[in-house]
Amino acid sequence: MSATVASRLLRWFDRHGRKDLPWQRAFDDGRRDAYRVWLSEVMLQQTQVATVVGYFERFVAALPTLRDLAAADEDTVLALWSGLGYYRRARFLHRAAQLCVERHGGELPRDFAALSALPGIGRSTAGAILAQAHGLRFPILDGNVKRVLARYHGIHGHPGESSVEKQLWQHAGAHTPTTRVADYTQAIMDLGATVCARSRPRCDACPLAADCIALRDDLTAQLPGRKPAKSIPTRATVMLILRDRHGRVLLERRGPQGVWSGLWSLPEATDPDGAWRLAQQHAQVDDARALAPFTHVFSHYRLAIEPLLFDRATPQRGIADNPQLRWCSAGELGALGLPAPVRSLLLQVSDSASAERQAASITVVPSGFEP
DNA sequence: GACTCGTGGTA
DNA sequence: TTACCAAGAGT
Repeated sequence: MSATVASRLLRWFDRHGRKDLPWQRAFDDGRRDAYRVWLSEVMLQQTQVATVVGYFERFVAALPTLRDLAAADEDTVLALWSGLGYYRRARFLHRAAQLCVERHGGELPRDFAALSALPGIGRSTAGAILAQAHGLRFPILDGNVKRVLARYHGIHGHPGESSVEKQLWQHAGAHTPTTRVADYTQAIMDLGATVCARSRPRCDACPLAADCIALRDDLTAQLPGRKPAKSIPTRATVMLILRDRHGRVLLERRGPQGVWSGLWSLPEATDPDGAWRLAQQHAQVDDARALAPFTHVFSHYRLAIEPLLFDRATPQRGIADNPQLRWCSAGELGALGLPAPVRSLLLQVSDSASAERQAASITVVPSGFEP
């Protein structure tokens, strides 16, 4: 008979677990900052550790406490989140921080019901915060844990299916120990991330190999079950880059519904004719240059983007009255939340523009004057 | 239960 | 190139 899952995982964790992630840093008394744990858990939703680390460091440097976050304006929060995706997480985080100030004395509540009532904190994230920050006995069930438990217990079916998820929650709760809960939680996630990986798991290094059903039955490649495949549609859009003679670009804040909500993006039209009409509403324009089209892939559809550059545009007067529109210099983009492909596109355009200016300046420098 | 919501890595 | 999916949650 093997030792319990928890004791084996904890022993493995002591030797091989990750203990130096930036959100694991503890106070002198061993407690962890619940704000940092919360922030990391939200950033890590559907996002890999390697991606999150840099964003996390930047975020806590700018907004070190929950009260700082609550007091920040939304543009600041979205700018810090820009590139991470799932921007609703950032808006929920911001709103939840404000709720904590209003209702919970500026701190995250320590009971499960109040915690999971906050926007953006579901069952697993609430459990993770209570376990990691306060050592309370609550299970978690993220992608790593689902994979470990589906294999260990030989559970078939896609984890998104409710009957499967129900079984997994049951096992997760049963395995969670009464002591060292924070380490255990980290241990089972680390095992899933580093040993019980999606492809080519390292079963020879796994502390649960002795009685793992998937290993016994040679099912590690089949479990957990795959999501039923579904084809995703392609949508098309024309993005307008209206640039004035100072190099400033017109940005428009997107509405509260739909993708990229609340982010600053480019005006869009469905076709080139519409693009011209829209451009003329915002500026006096003479020529347009079609830039290289590209496709941005979302989880549920593909977006074919045709960028259209209107250079030397003269802004219409009156636009300053609309808070959802602004002409931005390249330097101002850093303080705003922009969708990743838009930031990338504007960077390219800005780079090529400065390259052209440089090339132009080189031609007018008389020979013999170079440094 | 189905759908929405980003982005980057990987096989 | 395509498809899957990673520390999920809300509607």
